[in-house]
Formats: sequence, C-alpha cells, structure tokens
Amino acid sequence: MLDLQQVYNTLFDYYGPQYWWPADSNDEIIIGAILTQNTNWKNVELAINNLKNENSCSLEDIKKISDDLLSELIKPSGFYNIKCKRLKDTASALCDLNGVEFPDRDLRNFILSIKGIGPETADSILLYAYKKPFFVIDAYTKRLLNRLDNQLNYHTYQDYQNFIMSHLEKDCQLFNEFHALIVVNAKNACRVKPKCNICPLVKLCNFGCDYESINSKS
DNA sequence: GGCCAGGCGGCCC
DNA sequence: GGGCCGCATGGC
Repeated sequence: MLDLQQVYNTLFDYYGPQYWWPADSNDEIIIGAILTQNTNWKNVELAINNLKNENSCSLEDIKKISDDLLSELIKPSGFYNIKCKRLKDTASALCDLNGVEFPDRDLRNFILSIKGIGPETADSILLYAYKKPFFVIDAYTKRLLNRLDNQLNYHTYQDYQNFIMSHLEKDCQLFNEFHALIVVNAKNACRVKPKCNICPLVKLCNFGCDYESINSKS
C-alpha cells in the first residue's frame, strides 16, 4: 500500500525544503502559473523578467497595459497571443474579487470559471498565492503516482487529486512542499526516461525497471 | 535539427 | 467520457 506521507518524508529528507513558489509576490505567482502552461520554466522566467523590466508584474499592471505590449513582453514563454488573453481575463476577474472572502470550494469554482484557467492552474493559484489547501496535480505528479503504484488506474485530474487529498492532512505547507519536491524529483530522477539509480524513492516504488539490475549494470 | 516543456479549450466521435 | 489538434518560444 502506497504511503504518501512516507514518500513525502523521503523526498524532504533527500532534497530539503524547496521554498516554493519561486516568485516575489502573489501576483507574480498567478502570472507565472498561467505562463508556465505547457511551457518550460526557463522560458517563463524570460517573460517575467520582461514584465519586471517594464514594471508590469502585478495584476493591476496587466489590466492597464495594451494587448500588443503584453504579448510582446511574454513572447519568450510561447503561446503568447492566447496567454495574453488569459492574463487579461484572470487579472480582471481576480482584481474584481477585491478581498471578498469565499468558502475555499467556491473560490476554486470561481477561478475555474475564468476561460483559460483549468484545474492545474487554478490549484497552483489557490495553493501558492491564496494559501488554500488544494493539491496541484501536474504531469510530474501523475507520472510519479503511476510509477509508485502501478495498480492505480486513475484518469481524470479529480481522480488523482482526490486520491492525494484523502490520504494526507489538508495542510498548505505540506501540499506546497510536497508538490515542489515532486517537481524537483521529476526533473532529477523520475524523468520520462527514468534514472531510478539516483532516485531516493526507488525502494518505495514498484515501477517496472528493476533497481537491483540497474545497480549491477552501473 | 528535432524534440519537448509544471495546460487549456474546441472539436469530433 | 476520451482522443486529437492548435497554440509558439527557447534550451538541450
């Protein structure tokens, strides 16, 4: 039986705290969450630096600047026309909230109702900017879970999220750190082409590649 | 020079 | 509900 708390403890002991999300403000987290959709984080950094150089890295700034300038500044992150619209729509919707408090579920549904904000982007915003305990499911998380337990047969985003959230304390700091550690480990070891010989989770994982045989070859 | 990245919505069936 | 497509740049 997969013990998620043990998985977390192992990752934390190995990599240490990750201090996520990498950003200077909550608005920058929200902007980064949209810009990183299907995009390498390095490219997002180039776009965010452009916004900062124009003093335009807040939601109020995003509302004010022209579509043409915004598209130009975020160009390095790719999909810049569609992301320009998504940033504008999101800035407008979230600024309108103006500090009004909702139950967490209602806030999530509101954010999800913004066109261009799907479940992963919404949960990234909720967890890292609004400090609400929703676990972020991304491609890395799905890959890790499927490898850790090859009996899992989950398909939808909600399948994965329900599984994780029903097996852990609903704690923002835990969700924050765990997701960050999953990403770091996915880039380091649990890649598309896995490097199980350097993975701290290898003894907890029933992925098809055999740890002993990999070790003996290296 | 090809492949891919921390998704999403619009289609189609 | 699932599968495919367009959206685009820069790093490797």
